Amino acid sequence: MTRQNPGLNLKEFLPYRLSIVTNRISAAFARMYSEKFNLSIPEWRVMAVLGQQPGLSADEVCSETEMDKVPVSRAVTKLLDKGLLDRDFSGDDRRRSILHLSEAGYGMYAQIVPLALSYEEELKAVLTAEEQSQLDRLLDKLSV
Amino acid sequence: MTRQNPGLNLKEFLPYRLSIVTNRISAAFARMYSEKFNLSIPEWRVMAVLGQQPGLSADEVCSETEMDKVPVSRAVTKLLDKGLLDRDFSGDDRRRSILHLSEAGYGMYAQIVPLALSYEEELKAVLTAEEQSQLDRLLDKLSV
DNA sequence: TGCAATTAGTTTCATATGTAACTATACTGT
DNA sequence: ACAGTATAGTTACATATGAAACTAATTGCA
Repeated sequence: MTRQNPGLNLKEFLPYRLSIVTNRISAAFARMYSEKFNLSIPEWRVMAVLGQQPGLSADEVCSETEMDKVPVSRAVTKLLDKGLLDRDFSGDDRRRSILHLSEAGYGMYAQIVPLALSYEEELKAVLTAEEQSQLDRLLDKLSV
Repeated sequence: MTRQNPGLNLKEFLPYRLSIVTNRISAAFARMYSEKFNLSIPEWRVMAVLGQQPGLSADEVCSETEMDKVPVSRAVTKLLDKGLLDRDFSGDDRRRSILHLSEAGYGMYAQIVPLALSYEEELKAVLTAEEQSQLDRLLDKLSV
């Protein structure tokens, strides 16, 4: 059958290109912390945000990370089991959790952070300084 | 406890920013074709690549799309069931499939492509022409 | 030739994920 | 005060996913 191609070139299609690049980058980084520290992606995300903003509730973790509340709840449960997290509940509102990395959790976090930063450096190393700031700007504009 | 923050600011961490932006964009586009055409993400990806490169084998679809062979196999099965795909097997190597969109599949593809392109235009509309070419260049460089 | 190794694709199984239902707590308006 | 609604978080269920095992066909080479 002869068909005129309606003209979607996947390799040039922005959502597709973004997802290929992003998936490669995320998967490579996830391999690092899952192999060395046995953390799932949601677990690492929860730790990452709590390392920076201690005392968030599960709900705040959701909005900070754009994760669904179910994976957050499950990641919190696992991290509590592993002793990487401490949980209190707010006196004001006893539904509301108050989450902190435990001593052990913070120790792990402090080991992962340099790996994360050096991985990021490695990525950025293919770009010039100007390209790096272009990338920042573009991601900001696309984040609306 | 007093802790010195080892300094991973998630909101500035490149893999994190990329994944937030990409996930939003992919999810919004996936909503379009899943609601209107009842396609899963892997199904759409298989159709998209076959619309452009008819006659690929399942294995070639894997490498083109960077998908695992299991989701590809399942997507192909579903698309065959739905009558959106035709499958032959190579005479040279009878393990090898030869995949084409069917008439119905091509019709659906031809409806989705304009949606995809207009969605892409909408995304790009927040960028100047120069920023658009910067983005192309940056994605290329990050794709190594 | 013929048998081991490779490859394309499918299936199985164990795990991950999201939607919807649920529990417990807190807020609102009368 | 209290009935109705909203919110934080968990659980149940149905579906999605990938690693590994499997089947069938092909290739390599002794």
